[in-house]
Amino acid sequence: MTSTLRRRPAQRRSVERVERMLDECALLLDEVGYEALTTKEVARRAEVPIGTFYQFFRDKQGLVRALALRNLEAFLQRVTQRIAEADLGHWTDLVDLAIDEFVDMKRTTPGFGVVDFGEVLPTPGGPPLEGTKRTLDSALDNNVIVADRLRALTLALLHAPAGPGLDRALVVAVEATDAVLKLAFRVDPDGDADLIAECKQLVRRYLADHLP
Amino acid sequence: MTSTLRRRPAQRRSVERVERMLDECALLLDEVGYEALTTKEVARRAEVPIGTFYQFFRDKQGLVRALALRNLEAFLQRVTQRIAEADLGHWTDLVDLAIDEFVDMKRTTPGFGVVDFGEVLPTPGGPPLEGTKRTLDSALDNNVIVADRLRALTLALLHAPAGPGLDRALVVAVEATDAVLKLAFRVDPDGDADLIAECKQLVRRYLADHLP
DNA sequence: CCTTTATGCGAGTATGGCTCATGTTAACGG
DNA sequence: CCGTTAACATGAGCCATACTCGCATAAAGG
Repeated sequence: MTSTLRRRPAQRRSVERVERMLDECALLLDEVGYEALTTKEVARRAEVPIGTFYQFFRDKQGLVRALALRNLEAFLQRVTQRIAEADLGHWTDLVDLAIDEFVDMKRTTPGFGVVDFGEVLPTPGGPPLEGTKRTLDSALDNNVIVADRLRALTLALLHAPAGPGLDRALVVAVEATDAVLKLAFRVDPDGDADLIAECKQLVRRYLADHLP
Repeated sequence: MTSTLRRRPAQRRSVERVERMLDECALLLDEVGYEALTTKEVARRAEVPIGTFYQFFRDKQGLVRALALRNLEAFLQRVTQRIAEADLGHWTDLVDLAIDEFVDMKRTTPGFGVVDFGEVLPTPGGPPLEGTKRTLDSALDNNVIVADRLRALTLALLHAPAGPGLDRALVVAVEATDAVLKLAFRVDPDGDADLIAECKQLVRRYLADHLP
């Protein structure tokens, strides 16, 4: 997959610049939302000339996608970390852990409330060609990546061989989780507790068909 | 709730014009996606001067929201219709029916694949004020309206009194359904059959906690 | 028929995404 | 140390798009 960046920053200063731009992008997203976000303002706040901005990011969406990717990596990082720390007995604990971590990031990570892992844009850059049929794997959807990673973690945890349905089930579970949690945060900026609980329930019930 | 329209079309011609604009908006969404959609082009195709366009729609988002609302009404219309026709015995039949109808609209209604009931835009017009806490009812989310309507239908069907948890459960179910079906159509323009089946399963398992 | 009020209209304005010609620094050879 | 060349940095400006505003036209009212 071609990197989301036009040019990968090589020197120290460039790396910091890109990081700063992503930081400011995140803050601005919280302040004004996606539509009102302007590349000029991001560049201005990050103290990077607009021309340089476009050396690294293909366009406005590219910026947001890059942020989403950073979020994704941070999330996976945290989850694997916490799994290593608190050893869990049952797969439901993993569900809880992942959801709790997601919720925590919604609360603390700037911009995460607006973009989390991406897919903010309806069909970025026009809809897929008519008749195109993707496989689940090739659907370059960040939630699929999350599902993939969680599957690996789940399997490692209870070293039971996966049924072929498990892949699909996990993608479905992640997608549903994402949606319900978004709702929980739309209703309450801190995340409606009842809805979060309900989300866990939803996933547990569903996955019980595929896991012991 | 203030109408999505700036001015409600009074005369016949105006009504037709608004309808035409929504039609063209839907077609264009399928062709180029949300970001590339321009108000000028919508106006041009609908043969309506741009000034008149803005008499009816507050802005580009207003146009899309109006379309989403029309979709919502069409959906509820169809569902109630079909419930009346084929009398169903169990609440799971209702789940199937609603999902099938949604899928059908995804396939046949122009623009429905891109916007369905709305909420396409991440926090339209900036994020909610910090500290704002909405109730579920006041969350002006179209999916909540769907949930509300479906609850009424469900109750009528099996005239069992609703537990207080049912409201929330249905909202959660609708939200999750929406997300999984969107995935199903991202993977396959005609809607991945397996994912659609999986979606039904997800909802059935979950709602089984709240319905007999 | 005139006045008043609503509606129709599109040239024009403001603004934002993005480019590209020019300036600046680094890399390297002799 | 200088000259040459390539890579990178910069921001004025281009173009497209969302949206307005003042005038034109039609309808309503008396």
